[in-house]
Amino acid sequence: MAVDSTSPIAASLLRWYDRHARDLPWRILPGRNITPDPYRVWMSEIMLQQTTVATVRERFAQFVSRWPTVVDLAAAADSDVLAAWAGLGYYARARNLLACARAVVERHGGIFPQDEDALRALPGIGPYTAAAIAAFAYGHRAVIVDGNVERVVSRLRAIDTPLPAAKANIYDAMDAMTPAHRAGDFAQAMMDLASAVCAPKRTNCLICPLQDDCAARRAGDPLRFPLKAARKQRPVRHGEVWWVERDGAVLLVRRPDKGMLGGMRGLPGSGWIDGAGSDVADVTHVFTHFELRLKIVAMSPAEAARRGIDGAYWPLEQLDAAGLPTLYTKVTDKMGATKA
DNA sequence: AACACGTGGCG
DNA sequence: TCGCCAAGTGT
Repeated sequence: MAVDSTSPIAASLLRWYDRHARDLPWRILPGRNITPDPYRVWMSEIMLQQTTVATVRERFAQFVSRWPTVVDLAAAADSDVLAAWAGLGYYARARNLLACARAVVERHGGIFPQDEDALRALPGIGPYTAAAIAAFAYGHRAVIVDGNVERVVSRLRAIDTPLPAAKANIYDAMDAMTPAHRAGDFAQAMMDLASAVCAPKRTNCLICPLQDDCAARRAGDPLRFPLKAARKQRPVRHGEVWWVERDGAVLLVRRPDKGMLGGMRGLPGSGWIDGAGSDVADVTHVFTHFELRLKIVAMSPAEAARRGIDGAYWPLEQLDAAGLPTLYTKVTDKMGATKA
């Protein structure tokens, strides 16, 4: 006789999910006996890393429309994929996206592997994404822990250890809750709950399907969880961008593959130096770990050539297609180079 | 383990 | 306004 291994929490949450699941382009709604395309699952998971659903929706549609299969993407030009990624941030994801697509084609015959270890061996796929693909696309049981799960579980169990030290505890708690069947739905249910009911700075415990199971609610202060280690303050760096214009075109360079905005097109400029710089910045941009203040300096084509800047002139009217990171679109906007 | 790595939105 | 925050991974 089969044993029902579904925990009470999983049962409650899956019941809620059957009525409240978000309809997302990379997802198959519960109740249908089919599974989503692994390529679409993978694409969405890479895009969703540290990025909001609202932002991803649009880009996801563009990418899968332009490159419908992993074989198509593997054959794409690097510069096209990086330009299409422009504005999404964390550009290593775009470089790894291409490397992963090519690895899937070359090593796995164009089919994403089902095994978590094999998935993790692919570029850009870590523990979370491997578990997500195994469960969402292939229906396997996997323990899926992302930022949403960390928040919900830390509240459910009132985990008093700050992140990231609490990750092992949270993983074990999630493992204990994850059902043998519908493990993927269970995790996605937790994500939808985290978005609609159990948000970072707002909770609606009165409508929560897990309200009777929640230790944080019993303690009267759900927003106290998850505890987090204090973060360091953000240093300020300064530098110059060089505006080199000729015949209605502006000089663009390709940034080094490693480091900030790696592999992306950009404007030429100085390095970005810590500490004191000119107080007057034309453009300020806040990155995760530092704030950048840039001064825009006009430079003649002759001077740029004398300095040996390795770049190409790009027509100002087509700057949209260059795929510039947001830092540089701030500069081009400032220069009135794009028609609002 | 801790830090590098983007960006836009929200309270 | 501004710090916090979002479906993490690589080193």
